[in-house]
Amino acid sequence: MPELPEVETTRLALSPQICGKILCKGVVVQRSLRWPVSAEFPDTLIGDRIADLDRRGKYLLFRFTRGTLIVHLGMSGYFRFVDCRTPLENHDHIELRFEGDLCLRYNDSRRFGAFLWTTNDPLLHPLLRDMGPEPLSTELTGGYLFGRSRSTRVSVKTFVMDQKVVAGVGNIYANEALFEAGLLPAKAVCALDVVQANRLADALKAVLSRAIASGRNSLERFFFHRPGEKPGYFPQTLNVYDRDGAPCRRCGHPVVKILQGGRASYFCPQCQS
DNA sequence: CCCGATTCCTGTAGGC
DNA sequence: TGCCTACAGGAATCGG
Repeated sequence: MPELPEVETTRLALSPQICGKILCKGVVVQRSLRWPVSAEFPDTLIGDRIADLDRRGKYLLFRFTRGTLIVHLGMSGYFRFVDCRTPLENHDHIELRFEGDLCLRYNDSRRFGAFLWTTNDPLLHPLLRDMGPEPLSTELTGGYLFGRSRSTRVSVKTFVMDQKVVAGVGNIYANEALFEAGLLPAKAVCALDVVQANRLADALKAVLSRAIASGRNSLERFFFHRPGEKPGYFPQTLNVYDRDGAPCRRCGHPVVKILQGGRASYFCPQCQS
């Protein structure tokens, strides 16, 4: 469930700790993630310095001097800093040790995450190449969404979750943005007019920036991690997601849950149309 | 080409 | 209490 805000929160927490540091050691406990962890990891990276930590959609880009480690958290992946002597916990798959006894661990119970090494421009990697614009950039406008939605018959929910349309939106923020835009998830996206496309763009930006702001407040969890807590997964108030049967926060009508392509959608039938 | 269904995995929740 | 099944979700890939 890490979507753009959770990944951005992770980036904000890791960046000041690891940027400029040299990787001294890498440990792989489990190579079988979504795809096998790149064979170059860790040997090729040892002794190399991290210049920058970037994000593209839901991907983290650890930019080393000699190449880039592309990381996806999948559904259950998270990083945490630990004392080097801390014994490995269940589902701790990868460890990155930096100069100054800094030990970063990757834990991922469902193993949908990815650790891929590339020496080319990571943005040209097949996984990132066709990704749509960053939702918080000026590239994402109502006009852009309107244009992209003319020639497809998919629902507006499927549309906003398509990484080729917009980068970084997952099920939770798709539901929240559609509520904010007053649009039913099952509505055909080609039926939107320009005004509705504008509302959708504004709602996506608002929902995601609010979540990032809320994530900033939980950054300390990376450094004072309590067992059972997943750093980067922060509490926040959601309007519809996982609230089926509960009263709509705006009008009181019970929130409805439907299945779209085997995935849960939540909406208020009175506030969305 | 387009799009819905299937697939990977395991923790959690619900039913009996 | 305990076992068993269903379900959750990101996104590549399959298949109609």
